[in-house]
Amino acid sequence: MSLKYAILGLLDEEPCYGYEIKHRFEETMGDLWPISYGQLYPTLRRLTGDNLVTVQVVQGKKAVDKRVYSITEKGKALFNRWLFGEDKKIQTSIKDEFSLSLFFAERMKRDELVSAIRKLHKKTIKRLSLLRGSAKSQGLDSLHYKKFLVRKMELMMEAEEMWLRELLEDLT
Amino acid sequence: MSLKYAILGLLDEEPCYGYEIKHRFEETMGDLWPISYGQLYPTLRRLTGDNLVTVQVVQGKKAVDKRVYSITEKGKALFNRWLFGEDKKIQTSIKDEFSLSLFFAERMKRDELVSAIRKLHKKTIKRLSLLRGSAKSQGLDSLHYKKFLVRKMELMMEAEEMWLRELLEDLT
DNA sequence: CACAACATGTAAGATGTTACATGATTGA
DNA sequence: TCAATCATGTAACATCTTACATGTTGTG
Repeated sequence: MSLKYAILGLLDEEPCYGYEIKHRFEETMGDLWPISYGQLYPTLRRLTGDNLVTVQVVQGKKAVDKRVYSITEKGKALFNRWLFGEDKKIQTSIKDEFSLSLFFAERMKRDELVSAIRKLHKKTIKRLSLLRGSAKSQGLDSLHYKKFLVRKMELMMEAEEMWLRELLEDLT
Repeated sequence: MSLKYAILGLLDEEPCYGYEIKHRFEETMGDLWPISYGQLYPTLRRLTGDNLVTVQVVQGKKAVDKRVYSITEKGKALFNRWLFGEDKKIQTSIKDEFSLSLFFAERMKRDELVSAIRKLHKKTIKRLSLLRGSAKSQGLDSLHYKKFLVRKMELMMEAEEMWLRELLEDLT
């Protein structure tokens, strides 16, 4: 599980509560890697049980309790073994509904297909421009590797957009 | 579950046994969407239980039994509802170990990072040339939408390669 | 004879989404 | 006052990978 390492890495910077972990991570990685609470909170529990992190319940401004997690020595050791460890894998598979439906597209009417593609294409262009806007507003200077993560998403979305454009050109 | 629709779609062309389903699908989709037997066979059982497909056990050449699956009317109806149905989603997230490790790359030594990237870059170039080779050898003519799936993989891998190249240029 | 390809599966666990459930605080 | 944001969680289910287990058939 990689989310585990995302959490450990963030806590290795400083103690955080769950909500904060999600937001710090997604600030940069949100487009590439969204985190749901349904996955986050159970994972934090498990990490606590495995003694990789500890919790401290803290009073919020008022009545709201926060569970602030800190990384343990065991957690640090595990994170470092992962970070400096064996070859990291890169994602290679692309499993999405639209691609699958294209596998069977000979059974669809051309105009239905074209209109579905047009819709997706518009959506992709919109997401791309949003991404470019938010990338600028993030204060990611040239010292930060994190800017490359935003750049990766941009390149991926550009490829997606180009692919949809090619499809449309070919079909019309 | 989308694998379900991949199976139903294939069986809607003609009856197949499990091994054959895997190979037919992966012939085109293998790079984008590999299927494991550990997922395939249980799924076929479930589809049978749901009366979306039927099985017939057939003697192979010799002692090897094949379980040949056929789609039912109920299965056809479900597949068509899916194929012609609501907006299909396109994959947007990219959750891989390497990208995550880049999130924490400030903690790594530059030369270690560079050598890790170089390794990945070489691997990517190799995969890309393999893909281009096999794309040619597949008899995918201009009538088949399936060629666009191969093209998509190519564009994705080109984007990946370009990204790694940018990273290397920036770091050296 | 060895190895690849053919053929089927199970078990365990990793990974992830969605819907539901609750309630306080802040700003327009 | 209404919506957004803050804050935590559970339950159900969907998806997928890896390792294990078994045996045959065809090819060099």
